[in-house]
Amino acid sequence: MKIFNTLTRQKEEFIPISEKAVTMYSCGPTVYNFAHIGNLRTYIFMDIIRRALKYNSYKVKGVLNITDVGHLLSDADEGEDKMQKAAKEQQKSPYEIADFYTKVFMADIQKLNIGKPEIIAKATDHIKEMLDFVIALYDLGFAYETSDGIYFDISKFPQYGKLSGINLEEQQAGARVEVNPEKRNASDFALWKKAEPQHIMQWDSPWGRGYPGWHIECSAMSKKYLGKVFDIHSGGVDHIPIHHENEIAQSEALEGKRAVNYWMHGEFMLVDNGKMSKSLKNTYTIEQLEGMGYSALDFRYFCLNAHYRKKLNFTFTGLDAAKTAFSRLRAALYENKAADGSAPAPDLSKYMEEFREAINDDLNVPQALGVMWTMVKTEKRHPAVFGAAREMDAIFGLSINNVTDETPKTPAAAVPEEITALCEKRIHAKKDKDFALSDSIRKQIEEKGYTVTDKPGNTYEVAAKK
RNA sequence: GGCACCAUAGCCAAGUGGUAAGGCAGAGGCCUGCAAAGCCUUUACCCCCAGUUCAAAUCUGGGUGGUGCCUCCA
Repeated sequence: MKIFNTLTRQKEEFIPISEKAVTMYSCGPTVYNFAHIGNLRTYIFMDIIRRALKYNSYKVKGVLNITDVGHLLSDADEGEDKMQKAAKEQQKSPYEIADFYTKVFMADIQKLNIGKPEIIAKATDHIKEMLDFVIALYDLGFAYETSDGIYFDISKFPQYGKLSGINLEEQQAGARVEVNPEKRNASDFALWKKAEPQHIMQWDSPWGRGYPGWHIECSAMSKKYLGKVFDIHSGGVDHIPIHHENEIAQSEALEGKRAVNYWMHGEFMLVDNGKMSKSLKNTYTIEQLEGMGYSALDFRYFCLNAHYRKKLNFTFTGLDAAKTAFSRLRAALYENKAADGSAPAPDLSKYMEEFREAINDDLNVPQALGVMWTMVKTEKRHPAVFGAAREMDAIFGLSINNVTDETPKTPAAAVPEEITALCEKRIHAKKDKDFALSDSIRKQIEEKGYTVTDKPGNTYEVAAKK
């Protein structure tokens, strides 16, 4: 399979380091808030990579980090999230907050059919590894101490910037005022911070009490679980310039060699063609979408319509389209599932071939979805079509195996007698060909919140309106 | 100011040298007493200009427009 490597900006044939298992690290959430749909798109992207690897018969060893140490207390600036504030007001500890949002996150990814990586690594469980990493860098001369922490000296790592293609000198031309005069280079970053006494999360270090910098956890934990060199590192595009550059600097400075073979980055989700951010208040959580009548999988389907390296514009018009399409797809697949299988199975190999080609061409999921649609629309109803779709679902993750007959049915018992009576009355009117009456009764029924649809033989179905 | 990305029908979106996937919406039709649902049919020369080529949405150059990052951010 071919994947796009941010490092080379080219599609490359994927060649794993080891036959045993593909090693993959994915930047995970900072659990101080609910994940919004933009965040979630990136985890769906991570999931698609994992599924594609497995589809190609690779075993996968994946690590997802949970960032639960950061500046939970210190930067209580404006635009603070209400939940976080509420948590503080309830006098919860950062650990409780982290615990709460971690659980929510896990629930979200489960709803989205995002396969859980083999290893979920919490930053606070790896303070020792991080500290060892920092000490090693310091001993090697890549880091120096200032009054507020230990910083990485990027002038000691000449390749700095190779992932994003930034030129540090040009970068500095228009940069804003440097706030920390103790730093040797403007882009030096903290490996370890010295803690203020009131900082809640702090640990012992050779430099007194403190806490890890923002980037060291990924270097330390990937090394611990995946080794000094691993196959794939995924994350959002926003991480390319700082976080991942820093990660490369840390890991490669320490080991003296390339740490990651393939860097893969998922593009952002836009809202109404603009940035999605908490401060703009245009973010949504899965729970909010569910409250509006969309399922998590409706959202997943929506994401599947765009390639991971393209920005995806989120609108409710778009989500509605996805919901409708996904619903029709399920209905059609159910018909195939339930179809008579005694007829000879159609030859579906060409679809499977096209499907595989699309997936193996840098995860072209939208194209693969198109293949599925074409198959469903072209072929006669047959269980084999369902079987093929189910195979494709190894990538899509839309729970196709579980499709059922979804025609809305409200159990007879749940329909009030009043409504049933009206329905009966209407059927009689229909039999008498008194259509004016039957139509007016239908209107009444609808006003009372029910929908009645006619079935062959003067029968009907009634269901509560959605 | 720097870096990067993008520009395809009303909307979302594939296609990266050989004559435009798929979905949603719309239109017409079938079915229905009428509807609903479903089914069928149908809807683009690819932002502009110049160049390379037998051939460009696809490559090159120049415009114009949009987005992201450069500060925690997927």
